[in-house]
Amino acid sequence: MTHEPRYWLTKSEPSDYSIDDMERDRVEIWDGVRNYQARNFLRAMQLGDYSFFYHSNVKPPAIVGLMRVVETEIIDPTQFDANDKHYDPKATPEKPRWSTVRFEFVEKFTQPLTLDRLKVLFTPEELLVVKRGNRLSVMPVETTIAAKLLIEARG
DNA sequence: GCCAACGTTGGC
DNA sequence: GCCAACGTTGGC
Repeated sequence: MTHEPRYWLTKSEPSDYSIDDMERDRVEIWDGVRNYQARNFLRAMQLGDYSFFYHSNVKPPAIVGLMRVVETEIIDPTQFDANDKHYDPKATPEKPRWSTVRFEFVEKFTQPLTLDRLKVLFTPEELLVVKRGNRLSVMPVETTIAAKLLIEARG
């Protein structure tokens, strides 16, 4: 019945949604993902799993905090909203395409792990986010790698 | 601002 | 089903 929590990494542009927004909101649905591979990872998430919060498209890009999954298999409501940036006209309530999870804030790291630092610590095989040209916004992180990240980030 | 990487779309 | 064109992501 219990399972070892798995670890993930989710990207967000801080101008859209930052770790400080997450800390303020405490709990938030991770909506707007419109990539099938990323969606499939969101569907694989289980209660109690953790996700590293990564700031993308900013200087410097970095892992800045940690979240925990508190609700799984949520139908992303933005797919039905014609006024939303992530509206998907091919999705219907009968046949939704996009699902996601709800996260709760766990911590903001005292020492953000910049992409430069991550490249020193890990190979692209160990940590996908350091791979050049990687555009995936949700990805798995191996447990052993996650443990190292947490030690680094907590200083 | 540039552009590499790569996912998606649409003509055929 | 192929693949060129196009759009987006995101580091640099």
